[in-house]
Amino acid sequence: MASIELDAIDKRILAILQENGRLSNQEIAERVNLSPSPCLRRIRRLEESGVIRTYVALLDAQKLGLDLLAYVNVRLEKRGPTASGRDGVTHAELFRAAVQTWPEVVACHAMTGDMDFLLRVQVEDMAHFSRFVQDQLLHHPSVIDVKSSFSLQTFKETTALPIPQA
Amino acid sequence: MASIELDAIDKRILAILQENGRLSNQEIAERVNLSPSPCLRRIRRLEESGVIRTYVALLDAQKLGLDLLAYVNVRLEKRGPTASGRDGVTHAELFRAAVQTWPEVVACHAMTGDMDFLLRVQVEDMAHFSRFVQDQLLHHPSVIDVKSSFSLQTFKETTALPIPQA
DNA sequence: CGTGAAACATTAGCGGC
DNA sequence: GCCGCTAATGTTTCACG
Repeated sequence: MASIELDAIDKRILAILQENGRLSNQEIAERVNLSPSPCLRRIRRLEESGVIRTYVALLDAQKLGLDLLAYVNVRLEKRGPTASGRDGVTHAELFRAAVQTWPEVVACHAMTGDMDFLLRVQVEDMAHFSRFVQDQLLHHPSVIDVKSSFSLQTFKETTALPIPQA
Repeated sequence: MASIELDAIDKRILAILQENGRLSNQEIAERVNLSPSPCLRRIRRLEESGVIRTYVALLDAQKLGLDLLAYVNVRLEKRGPTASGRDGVTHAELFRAAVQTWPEVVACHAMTGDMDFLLRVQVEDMAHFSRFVQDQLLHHPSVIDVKSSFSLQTFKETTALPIPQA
């Protein structure tokens, strides 16, 4: 995971692209005072090295009717049989596999502290959330306990990472 | 915030674009069995109605040297002078304004529960995090208390929202 | 909704600093 | 090494059927 060498121009390109991923190469070249070809070569290099992971469209959750954002702390069983039939499969592995199949879970981290996982869950309303917790989360054999908090208002929400100066 | 009317094709277009925001209109048209022009008209309509908020490049935090992801719960002063000189400015408003200026804070929500705000903080390492908490967060006059948890591992992380079927 | 043509963007090869 | 020019190719976009 050795950090790729990035000069000042690379960083400006990254800063531009994480604000607007649809700018044409020409436009970007102009903004960083380069002609189109070296600019494109730099962008391709950033893509191939994986510094740029992907390009996406960001949708408006409210306009899609997704009015409820919850953060859910989950505690898991640590020992005992996993009911998977197979040995050597941990509860954590089972749970992580389940998470991948739940589209309403948009993020899942293993965390420090007394809860094991933190989930970010995006749903239409409290009825949907309640159903998700009952039918999916608590229904999962590895889950011991869940604690939910709800977003009242979002004041900042960006995919733009702070690019280190050094 | 009346949800725009979306038919099945619109939803397929959205699903495609939130996975890959750089596909050419031609490619998208092909995948939804439309010719390029009506497909482009639909995309423009989705952009203008705000369902598509923006297009961005997603960067790799680790390749940028951002190896520490923290979730920070913050509790604020609720009453008393804000030291802003102006009356009628709440502690919450002051804090929210400060958050906008901190690039390491990539998300900030007002939350239910006994903490007021949840921050997602992306930094290089624990030394940087420590400095951020001491010099920015705890230094802020409205902040009473902070509790931090750290991501040990990320199992899911997507900007793709679950598009409701109805 | 689809066709076609003009405008525009991307990209590979090559020469120069 | 990295930059910039040129020219061929591909894509977007819009007026019109």
